[in-house]
Parts: sequence; structure tokens; C-alpha cells
Amino acid sequence: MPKIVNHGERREEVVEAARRVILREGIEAATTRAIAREAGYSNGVLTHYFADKDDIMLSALRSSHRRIVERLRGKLAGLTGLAALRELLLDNLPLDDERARESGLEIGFWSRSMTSPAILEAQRAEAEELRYLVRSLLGAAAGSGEITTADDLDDVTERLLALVDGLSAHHLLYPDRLGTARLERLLDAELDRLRPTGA
Amino acid sequence: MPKIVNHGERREEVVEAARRVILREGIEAATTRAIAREAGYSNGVLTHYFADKDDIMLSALRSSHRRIVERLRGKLAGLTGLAALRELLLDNLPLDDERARESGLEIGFWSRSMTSPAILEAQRAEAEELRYLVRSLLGAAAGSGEITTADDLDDVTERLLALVDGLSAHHLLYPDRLGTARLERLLDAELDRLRPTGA
Amino acid sequence: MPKIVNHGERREEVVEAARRVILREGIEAATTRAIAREAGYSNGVLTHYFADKDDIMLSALRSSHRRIVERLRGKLAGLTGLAALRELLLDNLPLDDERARESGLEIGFWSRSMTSPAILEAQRAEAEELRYLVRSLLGAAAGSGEITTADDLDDVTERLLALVDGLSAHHLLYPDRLGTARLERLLDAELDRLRPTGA
Amino acid sequence: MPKIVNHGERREEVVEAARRVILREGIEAATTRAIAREAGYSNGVLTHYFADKDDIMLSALRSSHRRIVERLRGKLAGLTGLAALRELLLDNLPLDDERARESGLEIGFWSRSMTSPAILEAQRAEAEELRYLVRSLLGAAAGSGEITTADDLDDVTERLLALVDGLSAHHLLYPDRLGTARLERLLDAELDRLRPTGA
DNA sequence: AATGAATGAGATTTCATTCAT
DNA sequence: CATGAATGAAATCTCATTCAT
Repeated sequence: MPKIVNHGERREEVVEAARRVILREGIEAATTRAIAREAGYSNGVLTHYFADKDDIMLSALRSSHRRIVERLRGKLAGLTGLAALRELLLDNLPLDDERARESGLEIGFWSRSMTSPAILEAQRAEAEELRYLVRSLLGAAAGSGEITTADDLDDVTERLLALVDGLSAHHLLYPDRLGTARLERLLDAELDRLRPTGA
Repeated sequence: MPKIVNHGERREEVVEAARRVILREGIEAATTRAIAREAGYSNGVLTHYFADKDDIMLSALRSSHRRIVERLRGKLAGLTGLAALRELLLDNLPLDDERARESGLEIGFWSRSMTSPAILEAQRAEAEELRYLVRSLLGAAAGSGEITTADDLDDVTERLLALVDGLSAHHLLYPDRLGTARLERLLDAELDRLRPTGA
Repeated sequence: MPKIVNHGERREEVVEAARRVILREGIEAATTRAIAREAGYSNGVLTHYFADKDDIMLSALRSSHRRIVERLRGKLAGLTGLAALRELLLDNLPLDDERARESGLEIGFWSRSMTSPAILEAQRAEAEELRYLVRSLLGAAAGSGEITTADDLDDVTERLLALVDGLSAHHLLYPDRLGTARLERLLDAELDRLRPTGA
Repeated sequence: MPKIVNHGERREEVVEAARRVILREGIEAATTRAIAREAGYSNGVLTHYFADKDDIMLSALRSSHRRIVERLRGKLAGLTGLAALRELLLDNLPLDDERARESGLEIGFWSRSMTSPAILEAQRAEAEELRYLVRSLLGAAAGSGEITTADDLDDVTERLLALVDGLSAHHLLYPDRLGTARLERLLDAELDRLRPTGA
């Protein structure tokens, strides 16, 4: 019988290590060596579980998103419509250290996407899920009359997502200008604006 | 006798070369060798004009911003207030190939800023100028009654800048979702919203 | 209780796999992993049946020769003397795809023999059998008057074997110069030359 | 003024080092590191002079051929026709240590040619020159009546070249069977055979 | 016996930087 | 000033081999 290791689990261990390195030291410091060391294995292990470095990086990106989704699941429990949307968008803002690091990871992957088709593709697939969720919540909120139906909801979706990512980047780059308080305030104002006038 | 060369000019030549390489091939392809080659000089020249690679990159970032400002100067001639603001923000969107490349460069530098204090510092200084300009134009627009004074103009400034950067990034990453037409429409809608109600 | 497996059979399975990999992808692509995969076993099995990689490679060389001999056995059935010799030498030429691959394998092993004493030794032992067979057939042909006895038969043996290997290599390297038709013609001319003059 | 080094010369230094390593330790031991060490430079130098390892190896192959040609030039001075051909073919046999090593190098490249199109292409180009020379000498010898015109000279060319390469390989592999004396004798017998009968 | 996880060395390649001329 | 040669570290990937189970 072979040594008992769950292939998926071991793979996940390495992916988590990669994610941690990226979060802690940035995407450029995430060398295969650094990842192996962080995982507590030799360089060679990576061969067993990943085709190449891109495979690791993409997995780390998905892992980061999966974590975010799981965290969200708890926060969204029992919420619907606009309240759920607010929670979701707030969760996407770098309001605490953990989420700040996540945003940093994200920006690193944006940069990589500019030149790596594989990473771009993964980024797109991941982003589409978020877009779909936001769009759905907006649809529900519109259906229940929580928000105005004057605007095109696809446009609103894009605007909200762009705003959240823009604010996230700017908070990381210009924290003095854009502290967490203002971040939250700006998002809430944006959501308020969706409400039917005269409400 | 030292050869007579204009130190500043030569430096600028290299910086422009660096900017071109980044725009054309991405920030990761901008190696010192690639930059030297693009500039038409040998690798060694870089030593004379720059402390190290970061020095080149920072200068390239500033160079890119300077170019944008110069292009804007033309577009803004004769415009004031909201019209000027609109022109400025539109110019910051990747509506054509040139500006798409500029946005790509920008995102590359965001990523670098996450781990390089020097680049972060330069990024901040550069961004502050843009922020100040937007804020000024908003102030002028408010003064002339073009826009409502109900909102905190600093908040509006941050919102507009975040939106523009978020939209830019998303256009590069998800062009199918967010074509240039929608980009422009979303920005105009955002500006419309600033107008006094009942106007 | 040890599992009951036929040690020799299992070993042979792996050796055949190695042979197939070398024939198909070349000697350099024949990594232990590729061989294990081709055999349908895990990497670890190799340990049980082979001392090291050289052991596998040597066995694969012998296996290739054994296959050739078996194929020959059929072709030579009922033939003797010069006719048998002709069949044997023709079989050693890369006149079809299968034999072209075999010649490629052979050349790969020549190269390995240059630096590996173990492979060289195996190569020699294998080659001696072929040499002996050719020499015997020549002896028989001379005995029956099919060929002239003017030449030293050991010399003839070496010449024929060298010619066949040289032609094989050149066909693989320079197929445009040396197509299969010319290959066959050259060999036949060489054999004709052995015949007694005035015959 | 730059450090005075002749780019071509330095390149040649490295190529010669590569050639020496291959001759001494075999083609598989010719790693970039070993080559750099043999040349007396750091690993990094290779970058300046070669696109990649293939570039080095191909250059080494050509260098080996060039050396052979130069050595031949001396031996062939004043010779024509059959005498020149004999000298040429003898020079291609591994009759001394130097030429034995050259033959080993050649065989290593044959093996590489089986899987590397680039090396195969170079091998072909180099081989064509040799073929052309042999064919020319045969033509001259036929013109002057030194050899019979009964045979197709293209066939003769291929036969001689195949024989020389086959004998070379066999001498390296089976020196006990095929010593230098027999090597030379076999070649001379082959050449004699070209002479007009009754001459 | 068989697995396949794990190792660690080593190969190629790339790059920022240094420095003699 | 300017060159470009040279360095050496580091990055990714591959591979034969070992070994616990």
C-alpha cells in the first residue's frame, strides 16, 4: 500500500502555501522555491501535483476566490436582495488586513493577466461568477422593489464592480486619501443611490 | 575632457524607451537589456544615468503621466468645469489602443507598488496631481452651479477616480463584458448624476 | 505472504515498454517515468526488477535484438547461404517504418556506448552474435561455391556489417540522398560482387 | 572604448571548449556549465555569444567539421583523383586517437539528430559538403581513367561514405574485431575495386 | 510486491549589475 | 562618457532514485 496521502489534500496544501506567499510577499516573490519552502516540502514535490508554475498560480487564484466565497457564505446567510448585495460588496473591499492582502493578490493577478493568456482566462472565469452573483442580487432587489428599475441592471452591475475594484486598489495605493471609513461610506452612498427616489 | 552630452536629454531618451517597452510588451518584459536596446544604447549606459532599475521604472511611470498630461492639455484647452472634467476622465479610460496600453502600464505599476516602497511613493505623488486636478474641476463646476453641492466633493473625487480605474481594469480584463461604448456610457451617466436635480 | 508474480514476466513487461518508448520517442525521451507509465506500472516497480536505469536500457537493447532475431527466424526459414545472408542484411536495413525505428534505437545506443562501459559491453555481446551469423552464412556460401573464396571472409563480414550500419544511419539522416530503393540496390550490388567472376 | 575582445574569437573560444568537452566526455556530458567551465568563463557568458544551447552544439559540430577540413587541406595538397579520395576517406576513419574522438562526436550528433530537427538540419548541410567532395573526386578519377565508369558514381559515393561511417562506428564499438589495420585494409580494398579491371 | 510521495541534484535560461578599457 | 564583456545568482523544470507504507 502506498504512503497514505490524499492527493487532493496535498495539492491543496501547496496551493495554500502559494496563496500565503503571495498574500504575504507579493506575486513576484512567489517563486516555486518559496512556495515549496512555505509548504514545507522540497522543490521537487511540485512536480507531483502541478503541471507547471502557472498551474500553481491559477490554483492559488481560485483558492483565494474560494476562500472569499466561503467567508461570504456565512455573512450572506439569511440575507437577500440589497442587504446581501451590500454585504457582498463590503466583503470585497479591503476593510481589514486579511481583505487588504486579498486585494493585493488580486491586483498582482491583474498585472499577470496583461501578458499571460492562461491567467487572463482563469481571471475571467472567476470574475464572471462574481458578476453573475451581483447581477442576480440586483435582479432580486429590483423585483422586490428595493431598488429602482430606472437603470439598466447590467450597467449597474458593472459600475458597482468597477467601483469596488477601483476603491480597493486606491485604498491599497493611497490609504491616506482613502481610509476604510471613507471606503465604506462611498459604497453605502452608491447603494443608496439605487433606492427608488422618494423612498 | 568629458564628452559633452546633455545629461538630462540622454536620460530622457532612455526613459522614453523604457516607457515604450512597457507599453508594447508589458512591465515584466521591460528588462534593462530590452530598455537599452530600445533606446539604441548599450547596457552599460544605464549605469551613468540611473541608480538602478527601479530608478528607470519610476522615471518611466512619471514619463507616462507627463505624456498623458500633455495630451490632456490639448484636449482641455478652452474647457472648464464639468466639460473639462468629462474630457479628463474620458481621457483616462482605455477607449483606444494607446490608452489601453497606458492602462496596462498603470496596472503593472499598481502591482509593483504592492511590494516596492519606492514605486509606491512615486505612484502616490503622481496620483495626487490627478486627484487635485479632478477636485479643482469639481470645485469650479460646483462654484458655477454646474453640479450639485449636495455631495462632499472629496468623496465625489474619490468615487470618480476609483470608477475610472476600476472600469479601465475591467475593460482590459473583460472586454467582452465591458466594451468601449459601455465604458463611455457609464462614465457619462456618472457625470450626469452630479448635475443638480431638476436641471 | 508475498504476492505471487512471475518475476521474469513482469520484468519483461517493463523492458518491452522501454523498448517501445525508445522506438517511438527516442532514447532521450525514455525516462524511468515514461517507461513505467508505458508499462502501466508505477515508478516504484522499477526498483524491484532493475538495479538502475542502465539495467533497463541494456535489457531494452537486448529485447530489441531478440525481436529482430525472431522476425528473422521466419524470414530465413528454408533459406541458406547467400539467399539467407541477403535476407538477413536486408532485414537490417531501415526499409520500412518499423526497421527505421529500430535503426534509430540502435544509433541511440551507439551514442550511449561511447560513454557507458556497461552499455558498450552489452552492445558488443549483441553485435557478436550477428557477426557470427553473417560469418557462418558466408562460410556456407563459400563452401557451396555461391561466392568467391578470393576474399578473406572475416573481412567481408566486417565490410558487409559496416556497410549495412552506415547505410542505415545515412538513410535516417539523409533520406533524400539515400532512399529505400537505393539502399536495397546498393546492398544487392554488394552481394553480387561476392559471386565468383564469370558466374 | 569597450574592452577589446573580438566577438567572433570569443565565441570561437567557447565553441572550441564545447568541442573539447564533447570529444573528451561525450555529448551528454556537454552541459552548458561544463562548457563554460572548460572555456574558463562563468555560465552567464554563454548568453552573450549564443542564442541557446542548440546554438552552441551546432557550432561545435561545424567547428569539428571545419577542423577536419583544415587538417585535410594539408593532406590533400598536391593530390588529385583517387589518391586524394583515399586520403580523404582515410582521414575520416578513426585511425588515431584524435580521429577516434571525432568519430565519437559524430555518432553523438547522429543520435541527437534523431530527435532534434535543428541538429538534423545542420548535420545534413555539413554532410552534403563531404558528399559533394567525394563525388567530385570520383568524377575526376573517372575522367582520368583511374577508376572504372561501369558503376553509377552517385551510388559509389554513397557506398564509400556509408562504409566509412559504418567502419568508424564499428571500430569504436568493437575495436577488438576491427582494429586500425583492418580498417585501413578494408578501405583500400574498396578503393582497389574501383579500378578498371585488367589494370 | 507494489505504490507513488518525496528528495535533491542538476540542467537551461534569464537578468541586474559591475567593471576594465 | 560609453561600451559590452562578464559575473553569479536565481528561476523553472526534469529526473533518477529512495523509501515508508
